[in-house]
Amino acid sequence: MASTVPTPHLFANVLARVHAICNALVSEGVLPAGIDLSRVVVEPTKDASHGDMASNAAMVLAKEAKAKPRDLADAIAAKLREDDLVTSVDVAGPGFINLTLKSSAWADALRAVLRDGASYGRSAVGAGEKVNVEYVSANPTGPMHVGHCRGAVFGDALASLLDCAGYDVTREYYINDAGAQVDVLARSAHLRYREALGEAIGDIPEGLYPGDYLVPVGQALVAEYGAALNQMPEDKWLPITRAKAISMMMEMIKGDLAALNISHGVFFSERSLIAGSTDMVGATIDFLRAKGDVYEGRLPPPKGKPIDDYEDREQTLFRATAYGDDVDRPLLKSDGGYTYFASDIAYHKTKFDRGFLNMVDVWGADHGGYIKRVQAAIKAVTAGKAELDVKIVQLVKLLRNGEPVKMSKRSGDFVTLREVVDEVGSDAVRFMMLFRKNDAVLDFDLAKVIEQSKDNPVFYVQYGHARGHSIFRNAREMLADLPLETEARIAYLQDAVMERLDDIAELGLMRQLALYPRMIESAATAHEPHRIAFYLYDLASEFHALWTRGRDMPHLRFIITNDAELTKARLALVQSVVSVLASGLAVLGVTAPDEMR
RNA sequence: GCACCCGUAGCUCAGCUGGAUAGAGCGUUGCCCUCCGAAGGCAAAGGUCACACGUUCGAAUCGUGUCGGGUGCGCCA
Repeated sequence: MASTVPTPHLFANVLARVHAICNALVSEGVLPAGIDLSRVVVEPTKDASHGDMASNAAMVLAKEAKAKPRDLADAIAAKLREDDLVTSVDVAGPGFINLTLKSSAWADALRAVLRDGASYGRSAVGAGEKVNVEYVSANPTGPMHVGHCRGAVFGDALASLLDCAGYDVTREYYINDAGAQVDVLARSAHLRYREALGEAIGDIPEGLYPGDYLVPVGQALVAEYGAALNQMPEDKWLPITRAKAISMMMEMIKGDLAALNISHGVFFSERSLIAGSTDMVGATIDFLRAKGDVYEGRLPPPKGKPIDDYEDREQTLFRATAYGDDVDRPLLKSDGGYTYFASDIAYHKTKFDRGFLNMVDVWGADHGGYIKRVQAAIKAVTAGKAELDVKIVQLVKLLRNGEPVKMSKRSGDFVTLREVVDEVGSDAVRFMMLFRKNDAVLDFDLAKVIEQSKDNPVFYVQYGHARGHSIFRNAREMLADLPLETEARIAYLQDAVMERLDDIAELGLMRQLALYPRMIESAATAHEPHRIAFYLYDLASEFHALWTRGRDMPHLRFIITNDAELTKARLALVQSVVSVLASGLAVLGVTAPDEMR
């Protein structure tokens, strides 16, 4: 990916100037030395009558400076007025410093969008820090269903977003290939194996996976082993069948993910934790025991739902309560095997050992109760050096024209991810999954997301991009040498006289474009990719509105046949919109088409 | 019983880590659009931000409590 050194964007630039002024005030003795500037922000104003940007500097510094906010604001404003970027500075309300920028500042900002092209918006806030984003991690026991796809899309977009913000991102998938259910998978596959050998297997017994996606596994086992597996006792054929089934299921899952343009860099096998030369789970428990975080003890029975076969016994516990969890958690099952949690501690320890101090896990809503214990474990196992943010994605309600979609008969009980992607396309799935906060339940209407109308956000944003290209195509009737290829067109438009753009709607659009790098940074640090989706919707909305104004007011059209200079400036603006839409859609993993069909 | 998430316009939801008069889409109502650049435009109505205290210059946002909805609660993963 192209990553030229990002130039400080407009908001960061102004913030830096406010910081510099504060430091100057420190040396003048107006502000105390060592004052904390971290809460000072420069943000866009909500109301245009307040100017272009506002800073809260005076209000957040007043207390520590033992000054009145308004007085401090006046002092900062006086220095800001000398700045070559601003045309006017006002102090308003409780101590807001409102500034209006010179038109040249906006023109420069627009030139920056064009100059940086695809890398506009890329940021250095991540400073190359390694971050591990673990997502999907569906059990390798069948195809992916719709329930998986929100977490998959969310995790993938978050990873792209973090990459865009300058982090060194690893996309990881944890394969749960060590539990009892992969043994069930193995037995189910073995049944299909016998079927492939010609045996009549009848109905699939209760407790085994009935899905016909295991038929090819049975056939593959026959192709590879002939009838040999039938001569073996279960403890011999099971590991063979299991390994084959898991690897074929993982190939299927990777195919499902590929349909959504998702690919992971690392697939980490749970089994590998115990199957290697060293038992890493045991080693991790020993490690915690040596720290005094493991003990033998009893737990009170859980309140709420009664457990029939509850057995009050002494067990091996992790002292999770010492790290913020509500109760201590068992590490060994009654059969002596490791609990899933024990493996998970070891797994997250490997992330730490691989150099990740920054981890993100994406889980489904039903795992919310698991967060505290894993965070507790990470604190214990990394001595508090690593941080884990767990993002919970809520349920998706699948609808068609407002009616709930019935479960599919095929592939078990669920609508598969593949069915949905095949019906509405990857773009619609991805955008709509991200057009909502991750922790809010989402309605996904199969009929509405492919509608070609203003009411469909996917279409609306993509059409914004396509409309830009439509304008370029039309403009060639007037500017025959306008290049069709993006890079060349950007170069062609680079010397446009941006100062000609002075309509209020044009300035509004420039403002919106200037906001993009700031959006990337804040969305990345908050781990909230949905903000990008909403930002793009707003940007497209303003762009469409400007286009529409040209219908009634011809002088506002992008193409003004008797004024090549103005046309070129407006095309530069259109190009900037197109660039940012393309860049933002790329972060979300949604295509940016040149025309709608 | 405990923990976590959620509660914002009639509906579906944003609200940029505490900022100024809380926004958008749908729906409703009223105009415009029927020739310019395809998949409409403009405007209006609509809110005790669940409720109550608290923190401070300032709260939808932070804290405590209450109410309402969801999720989860040794040995499944």
